[in-house]
Amino acid sequence: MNQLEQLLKAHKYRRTKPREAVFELLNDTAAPLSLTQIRKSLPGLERTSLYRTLDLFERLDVITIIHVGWKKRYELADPFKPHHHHLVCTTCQKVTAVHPPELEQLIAQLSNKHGFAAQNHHFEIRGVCHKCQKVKNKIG
Amino acid sequence: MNQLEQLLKAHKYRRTKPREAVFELLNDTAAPLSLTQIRKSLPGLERTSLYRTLDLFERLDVITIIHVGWKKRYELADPFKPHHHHLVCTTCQKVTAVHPPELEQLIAQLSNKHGFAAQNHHFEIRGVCHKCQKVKNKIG
DNA sequence: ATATTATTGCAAAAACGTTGCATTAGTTGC
DNA sequence: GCAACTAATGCAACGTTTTTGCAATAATAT
Repeated sequence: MNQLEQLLKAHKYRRTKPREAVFELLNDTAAPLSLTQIRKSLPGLERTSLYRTLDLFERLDVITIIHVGWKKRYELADPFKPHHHHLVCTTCQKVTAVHPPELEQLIAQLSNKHGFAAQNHHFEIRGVCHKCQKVKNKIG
Repeated sequence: MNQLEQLLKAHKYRRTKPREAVFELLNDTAAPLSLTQIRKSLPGLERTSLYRTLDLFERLDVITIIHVGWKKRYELADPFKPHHHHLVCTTCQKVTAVHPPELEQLIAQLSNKHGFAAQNHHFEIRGVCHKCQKVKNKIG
């Protein structure tokens, strides 16, 4: 019994093909996927089903929504993938995960200062990765 | 010659009414606006024009897009409004701007470590604001 | 002023996301 | 393993959002 199955059972939801498919896809993919990308990867899957699955996954905290290139993308959440943030290369679109402890400190600090009860957060840096900088130099 | 006019001229774009109107609206408004909100404030403006204007503004880095309650909102970007980040209340949808210097340090640090040339970044904390916490307590 | 051409406004189409309902397929208990 | 139960799916239809093509318009340069 895998992680997803456990979670579904615990909440009295059924283990179905769409749910397995979406979960496995996200699990097999390092980078967060957009809705369109998911749909391309799972052509058999009904539009409606995908929406409902993502909706359920969001409610169950199976996935988190992040914004790459200011667009929505989906990836597995905390218990399934360790909490992290992203460096997104604007040239090759590669996504590098980072997890700086300083950030968590900063969030605690800000929350405290503003009397804000933080629930979740997004942090992302966009720029040019090491590799693409080199390529650019060779060409230029 | 205002800021927008300068920028448009520099890129050989024309200064037009829709562009002026959208820019001024965003400039006059403290909080980030959704597309619907913009459309309500500018009833004369064609839907298509608005999309094209926002698209251009995004490409020119005149605006940035943030997500409130998983919906897109638009606000003026860095050179036009001072750089900042957001605390978004998931209860009342209020957006509070913050600008912690520690974050910039952290970005410099991460960029250095990963050989990453940072272009821009996005940071946002979602949670319950001070006010809404109080209200909740009164009700509960 | 006139010529040039980017930009707009409009119409139409495509894409997106939601809802209701009949059918299908997981699950439970025998 | 089968039958009964019912959640979940797939489909169709819908309203909304976003995109596209093109003729008319308006901003710029000469």
